[in-house]
Amino acid sequence: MTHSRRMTLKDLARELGVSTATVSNAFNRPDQLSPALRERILGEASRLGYRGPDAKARSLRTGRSRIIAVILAESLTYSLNDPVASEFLSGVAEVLDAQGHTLLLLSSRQAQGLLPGSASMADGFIVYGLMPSGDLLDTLPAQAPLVSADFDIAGRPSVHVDDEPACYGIARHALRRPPRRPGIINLRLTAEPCNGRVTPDHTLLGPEQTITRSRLIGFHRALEEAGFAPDQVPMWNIEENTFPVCEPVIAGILDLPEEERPDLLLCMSDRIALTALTLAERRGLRIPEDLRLTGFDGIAEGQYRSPRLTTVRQDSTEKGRIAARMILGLVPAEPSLLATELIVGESCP
Amino acid sequence: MTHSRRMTLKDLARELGVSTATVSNAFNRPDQLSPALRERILGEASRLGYRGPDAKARSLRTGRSRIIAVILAESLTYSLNDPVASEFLSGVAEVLDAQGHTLLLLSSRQAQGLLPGSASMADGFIVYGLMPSGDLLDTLPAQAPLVSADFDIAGRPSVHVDDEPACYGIARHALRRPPRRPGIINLRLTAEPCNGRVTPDHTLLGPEQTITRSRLIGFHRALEEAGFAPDQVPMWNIEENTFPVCEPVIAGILDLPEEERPDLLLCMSDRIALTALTLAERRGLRIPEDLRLTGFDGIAEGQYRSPRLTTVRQDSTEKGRIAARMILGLVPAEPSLLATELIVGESCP
DNA sequence: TTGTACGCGTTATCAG
DNA sequence: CTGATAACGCGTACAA
Repeated sequence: MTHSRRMTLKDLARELGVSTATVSNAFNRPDQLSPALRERILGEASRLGYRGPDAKARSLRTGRSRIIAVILAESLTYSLNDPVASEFLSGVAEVLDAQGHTLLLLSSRQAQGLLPGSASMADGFIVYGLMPSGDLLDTLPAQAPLVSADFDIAGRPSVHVDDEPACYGIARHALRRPPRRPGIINLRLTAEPCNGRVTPDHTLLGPEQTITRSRLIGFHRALEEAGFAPDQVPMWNIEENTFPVCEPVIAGILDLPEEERPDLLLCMSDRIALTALTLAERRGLRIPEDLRLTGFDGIAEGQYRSPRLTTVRQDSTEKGRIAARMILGLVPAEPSLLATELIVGESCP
Repeated sequence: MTHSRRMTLKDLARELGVSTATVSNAFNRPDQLSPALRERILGEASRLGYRGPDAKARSLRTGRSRIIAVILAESLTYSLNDPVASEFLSGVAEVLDAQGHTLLLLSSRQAQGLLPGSASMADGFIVYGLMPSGDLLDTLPAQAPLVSADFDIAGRPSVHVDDEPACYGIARHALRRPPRRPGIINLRLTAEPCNGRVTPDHTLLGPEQTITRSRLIGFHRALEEAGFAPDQVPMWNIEENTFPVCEPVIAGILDLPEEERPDLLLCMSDRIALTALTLAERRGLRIPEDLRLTGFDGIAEGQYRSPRLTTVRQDSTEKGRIAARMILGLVPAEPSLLATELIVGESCP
């Protein structure tokens, strides 16, 4: 018989002697038919092995797929292994899941340079982090809902964290005990790729391009207040927030002659600060006596080790939740700003 | 005009004065029409803002969506924040991406207890970790390709790591210097939830149910060879591989009176071992003099701190790649076993 | 090499 | 409350 082919709604209707519309209603609009009939249809359906309306056909017909795509600025490999991005994703997933939606993962750095066609099946898009090429967003269905996180797209809602005040706050905390030589380690702040010392030749990205610029502005404001001329404070830059990339830059800093080596390092991320912590320990530097360190993010790894990291905790999960709620229309799609919290650990008491 | 509605293939065909088949061929089968005509069609298409065949309609017609779903045994929140699961996912994503496929994330612990309908749009399924309820898999399209990782489904291909020999190997290494009191910390090994000491009353899961049982068998084999009766070696169990859940159990172990406290702890995961490391340091215990520790997984966090963890490195990323290649039919879908590597750090030299 | 016609499985509309 | 029918947008035999 028709044993090979999957059973369809139409087959079931014929089998039951009712119309396809009625079967469809039994699954989608209980109020459109008598409970008795509905019971019978659902019962027979599961007996005959009909699993319910086909998702592909349904999505063609209704125009919606109940799939939400997250487009990550970085590669999937990097993002999935980055605690902050992962937390964001888990916030998104939590809300989508509760609403019966699923999560499609995309990266702006796809193999072919453009998104796979299947991407356009999504009902909405959450864009996390600055896209390397703006063109990519043009390939998306024009009228699909879109929310960005940690950067802005003209005319679109976004979710942010109060980067500038947060960094002002943590720098102020650190500067209460005046350092002899403060230093700053940035993350992807220069227009030109740069792994190492930032010189006046480098052009810095603007605050609308990257959150790390906002963070730097906060640091500088606090430094200025504390009597340090910002342009006298040495800065280093790191291109990628991973140990292998951070290590040489930080090693270079720690291996400076003692009279040049910073005794306070304000870092743009916990990953950077933790790498500095590890490398400092290996060199026998005492934390915080010889070197004080601050981070940003508040990732678990920084809190579950000793010394604990002094850092700014951002609720990345909540950022994801909000983005997801906006996409689903659960909350109004308007710019949102999350507060952060200063965490004082032993790395900079 | 028809400015509100998205342009369709049919619209474009009419506009160009060719048939829909020709336009379709221009996108899908370049060999079916003259290069000149194809150029013209593609050119006009992008000029008129036609983005190519609609993914939903195409998937209905062809039956394939170019979406692969990964079903995670744990919640998405947990999995996304777990380095080992994240690495697995990034391996999957890497291969899918290169093949023009996308990744749909599902969890066996969805809100409603069953998978959302959109899940069935996937062309294939990768199941990671033992499903809490086997029924869930019955709801999947019966003939869709399916590969499991880290556990087995009858009649389906799977990807594994050589858990038993790996654990035999690391235990042997640790036991070369005989401990006075060895101990084992398991991960979700008991049928009944148990956070703490494992007693004879507990029933252990079988090796076909969980990889941690295979690991335990490896530990026991080495212990026996070293002259320790396995049932005399104390075991603890932990229900979830996170700091908050591990902490009380491990604190309980470390706070035992000195003559009962283990001086060697074989841990089922790096997360557990790292938690033990942190808690031991906080108590002033010297590693490895007072306490030696081994882990499993080889996560970055364990290698980028000091003391480095002695552990078994499993290539979780490669596990993901292989699963993805099997699903896509790039390699034969047959059971696969990956080798591991012993890493000797300072936590158990 | 190009065009015609049908069907993929569903849902919305509207008439009974 | 129920049923017939027309889309949804596309791929592909098959005919020209």
